[in-house]
Amino acid sequence: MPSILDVAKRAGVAPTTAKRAIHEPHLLAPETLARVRRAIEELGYEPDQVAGGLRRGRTQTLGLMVGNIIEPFFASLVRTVAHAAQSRGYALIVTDNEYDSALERANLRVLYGQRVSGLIIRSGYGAPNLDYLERMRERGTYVLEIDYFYPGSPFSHVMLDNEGSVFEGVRYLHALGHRRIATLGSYDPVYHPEERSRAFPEALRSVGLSPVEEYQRVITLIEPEAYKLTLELMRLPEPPTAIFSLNGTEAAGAFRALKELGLRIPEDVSLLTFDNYSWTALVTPPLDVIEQPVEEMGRAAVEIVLDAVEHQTPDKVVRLRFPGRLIRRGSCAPPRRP
Amino acid sequence: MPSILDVAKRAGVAPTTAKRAIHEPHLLAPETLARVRRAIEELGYEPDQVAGGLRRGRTQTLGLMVGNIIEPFFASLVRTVAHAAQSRGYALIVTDNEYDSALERANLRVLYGQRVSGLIIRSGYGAPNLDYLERMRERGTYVLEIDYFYPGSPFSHVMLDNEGSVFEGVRYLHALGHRRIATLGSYDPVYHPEERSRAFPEALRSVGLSPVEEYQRVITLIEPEAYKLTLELMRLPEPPTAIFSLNGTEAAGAFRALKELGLRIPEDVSLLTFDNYSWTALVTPPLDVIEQPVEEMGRAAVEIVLDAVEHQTPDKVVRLRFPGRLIRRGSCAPPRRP
DNA sequence: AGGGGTAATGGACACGTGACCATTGGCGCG
DNA sequence: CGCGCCAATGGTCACGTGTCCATTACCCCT
Repeated sequence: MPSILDVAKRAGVAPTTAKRAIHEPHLLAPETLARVRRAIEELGYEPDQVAGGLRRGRTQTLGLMVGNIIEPFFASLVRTVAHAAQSRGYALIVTDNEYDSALERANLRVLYGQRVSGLIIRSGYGAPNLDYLERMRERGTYVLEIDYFYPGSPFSHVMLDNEGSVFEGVRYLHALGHRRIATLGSYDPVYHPEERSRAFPEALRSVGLSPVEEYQRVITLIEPEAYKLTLELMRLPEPPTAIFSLNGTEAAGAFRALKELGLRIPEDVSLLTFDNYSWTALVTPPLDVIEQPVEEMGRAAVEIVLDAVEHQTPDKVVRLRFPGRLIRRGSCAPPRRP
Repeated sequence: MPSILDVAKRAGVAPTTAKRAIHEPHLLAPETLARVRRAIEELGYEPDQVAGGLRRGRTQTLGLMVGNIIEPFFASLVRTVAHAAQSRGYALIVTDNEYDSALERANLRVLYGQRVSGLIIRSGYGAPNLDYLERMRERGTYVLEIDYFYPGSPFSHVMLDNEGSVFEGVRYLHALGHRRIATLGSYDPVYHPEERSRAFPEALRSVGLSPVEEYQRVITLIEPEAYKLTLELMRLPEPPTAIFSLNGTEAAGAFRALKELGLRIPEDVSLLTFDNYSWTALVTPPLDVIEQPVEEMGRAAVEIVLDAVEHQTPDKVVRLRFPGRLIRRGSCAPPRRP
């Protein structure tokens, strides 16, 4: 475990000189620089980021907390963020909160203890952890929310244009002739007014439809709940002619339920969903989706965070919106005439 | 950013006493302990793991390098390992190598610089990085390979019973009456004799079949390659009657190709694959799969690594095999009589 | 020739913690 | 009553780095 002192000794220079070969090579005589570099090479020296982080007051580390790593949206986000961080010399600490703000708090403590320089977070549901995020910010961690942000949050965020995307989806279904459109939404009605669920009734009104209570129930963001809700929806006296799933995880449950009921898509019911998950193109019929530009969002998030960290502008707030993209594949069609 | 010194001052005790409230509370008088704990609470003190890591000589961090985070097998692994690490107070640094050993090396340097206490790695293909792993081990990082290990590797590993699973799959197809069984394998023929691809011809022989060269071609582990190979296989003068995909990513490509060719599963061709990915149950027909116990494997890996780290037994080598589980859903059937 | 500036190098110290050793006071026991 | 032990608390230093200040030698310019 060679340190910079070993490098200095081997190169026959003072420790300070050896350090300069790394951070300010232009200050060294070419010959000295070469000698130090050779010593680094021979010893396989790699700077200790732990010691450096301590002295510097901030680490070469980023935290990423997502809702659930297994969901392709987040898996893709983890991947993109990890790559972007790596390319700028940062390591990425990954956690998930399973959409639970209590678990989230426990994980935040770990990230706080690790003194991450930046935090990209998709908060869970329940009592908000804004206070804790605020404390991390005071301590020097730059915080950015992604995919969701607390109402009144002071932090930067990177979001999909949720409202626009919901409106586009509803307009699409309406234009096909659908008048009974149900949604699978998800939010905590107390703390988390999730944008897509909120936009849905407005979107209906914008095309002249009246929101129906039982067509817009909200559930926990897991597959089994969506499965169950879809069964219930289709067993209503007046079942919907189209289902608009507000995320890909719930779409899987909806699809399973529709298959099980023996309903044909899109003849008996149309299905539209957020998230262009790979399975949506493999099933029969392939699903119409609203794709999120996950990778662009992830790269943008890292850029905002690391720029603020490295340019020492902790108070800079950047808020971005990315458009969704509707991809038609054949799971939506005009409703049957009764 | 309160430190333990602030806590000590507030509690009116010496720093050493304050520290003991955290690590050796039994040494303190109950009243003193309570006073310190109150100070910790009031200040929201959280130990600085960076400073602690430096002093201690090892950090509260684990590294996890996987092939590609987007693949559900790895996403699930990341999730499980992150949870297991978190429950023992460790943070998890995640990277992927995109199956490329050069990229892997760059990422290993970052992990080395971060002084992770342990490393769980799924190596990529190309020139092995055994030398670098060896150096990390010498430096104090406990290394465990998962899902794959270098031949002759001195490290611990956690693996599927690949050979047994391939044999079971082949026996299953053979028992249904298949004699022309093709595989989608993946390995680097020079460096990476991947177990499943190697076991396949042996498994054929064990049921009395002769391996056919063009039925066992190996490709890069990505969906488009599997798609292309499947098209080629099914256009052979004597196409296979069953395809055995050695992982879930390739199965997606195979499925897409078969659909596109208009072939019916299982009437025209049977399809069996490793990995119980969620989409395999949603497509028509749902696929027969060999499920890997990913979560058990992940938890076992963390346990082995952290036990060795915390019990200071860096030379202890543990090697585990987990059985696969064949799940029949309807994508395999007896071949048609020609 | 002498002063000042600069290129090149060296030395000292603090970041916050954990490990180790030192000190104090009180009580039991012979 | 005095010795010794132990419970309880305090003090010191090193981990490896980054930052700031100090030192040396040489050259340029007037």
